[in-house]
Amino acid sequence: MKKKFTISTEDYLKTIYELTENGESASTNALAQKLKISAPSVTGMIKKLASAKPALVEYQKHQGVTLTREGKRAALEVIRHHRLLEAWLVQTLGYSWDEVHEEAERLEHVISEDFEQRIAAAMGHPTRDPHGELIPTADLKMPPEDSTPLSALRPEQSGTIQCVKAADTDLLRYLESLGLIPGAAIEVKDYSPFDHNLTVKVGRKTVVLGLNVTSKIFIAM
Amino acid sequence: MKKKFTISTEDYLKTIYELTENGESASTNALAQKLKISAPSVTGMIKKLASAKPALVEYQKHQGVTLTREGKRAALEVIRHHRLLEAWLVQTLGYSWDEVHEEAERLEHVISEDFEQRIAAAMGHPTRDPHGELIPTADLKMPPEDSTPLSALRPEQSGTIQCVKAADTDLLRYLESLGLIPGAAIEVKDYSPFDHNLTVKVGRKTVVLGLNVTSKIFIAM
DNA sequence: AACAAAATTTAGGAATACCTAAATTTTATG
DNA sequence: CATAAAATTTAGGTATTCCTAAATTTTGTT
Ligand SMILES: [Mn+2]
Ligand SMILES: [Mn+2]
Ligand SMILES: [Mn+2]
Ligand SMILES: [Mn+2]
Repeated sequence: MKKKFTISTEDYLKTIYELTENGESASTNALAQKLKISAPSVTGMIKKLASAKPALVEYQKHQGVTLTREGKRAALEVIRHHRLLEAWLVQTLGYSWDEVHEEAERLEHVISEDFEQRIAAAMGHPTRDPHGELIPTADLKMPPEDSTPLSALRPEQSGTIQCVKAADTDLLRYLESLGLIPGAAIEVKDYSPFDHNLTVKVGRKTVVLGLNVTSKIFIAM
Repeated sequence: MKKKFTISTEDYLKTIYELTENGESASTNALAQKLKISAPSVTGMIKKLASAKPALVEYQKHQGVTLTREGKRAALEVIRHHRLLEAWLVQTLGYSWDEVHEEAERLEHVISEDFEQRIAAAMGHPTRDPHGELIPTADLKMPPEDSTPLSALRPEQSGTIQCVKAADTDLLRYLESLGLIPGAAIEVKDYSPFDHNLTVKVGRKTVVLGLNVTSKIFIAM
């Protein structure tokens, strides 16, 4: 029953899931950029994924790809591994939230289902990773997420940071230094319509954040 | 400074180390058998390892291989990873000694030096893995081992089990059921010269062990 | 020493997953 | 709507690492 995929295949499926999850289309170029692989290589690979038996993606030339049932299953399996590993690295080995991504990126492909179960149980079956992102359940369903990007908030709106969708070490360290971490209460004070800057109060501090930052922070209200 | 090797390369170097460590020669066939790869594939690979810059093995046709300084370093790095991981899996995730090998076999190739240091520190820098095998030090020296194979002992000799050199799940479970684990005190009661069977007292039990078993158990006296 | 068996290497090939350069298709714009 | 720009695919390769079949070399035995 359990299919074994290559590391490449798993990274493609995971990336396709993450692109389409956010509403973006999983185009050749988008995949090439996220995976740091040339566009022609991506075309070749998605053809292979599309003609696998069973097919892992649906593909029509020049139209990008979507995951099939099988492809989505495989993607969620890898994402579950990744996020459980991140949580585990933070909780048991003292990694900080900006250090875990790279390590999990490699480990996610080699741990057994037994390992997955053991770390999940050891942590009491957490539902979110250190960045606040939802961990797919053991039966590979992604729980519903109800948060709003900070970039969509306007003055006088407030809430709590639910998750930060970023892997970049420097950005994560910067956000942490400002107290912009999951659980933090924030309130929008001002909005500049032309540059999309938001003035945000977090704790005692007030900071001005550009769209590059506000689009990656998700708020529960 | 740090070189990155492929998983295949690391498994070859580790296997060559383990064969030569025990005095056996790392012949094409021995490698093929241990790695479960065909003999022609092994010939091809050792040629590549020999012509790498810097060379990882010394190779003369029909004579097998030995590790160069560089090759030995790389082998010890992988072995350190493997044995630290085995210890970590047992101590923090409740794996038993017969379950850890497979998992460590895959993880050993993907963990960072940071991960290695963190688990070593978390365990208080252990010197032996769950099978009693020595863990190479952080500066990649293999500590000296002073144990004797049980197969070399004769009646009235006794000692303590230092390590069990085996990866086979069934054998390890069998040995554990007999109390033949590191730290156990044993005494040789009888020897059958023709079949090399040893009658050994361990705890309250007395068991007869063949060469297949006694050659894998190492005793400190 | 000659021959058979065993070990090893050579030859030829396959699968995976990348790449660059060039051609094609889609899309955006004046 | 024609054409330039952008996106995508096709064509042709490379690097790894594995395979089987056949040839060669070494080893062991009369
Ligand atoms: Mn990955
Ligand atoms: Mn994360
Ligand atoms: Mn391995
Ligand atoms: Mn071990």
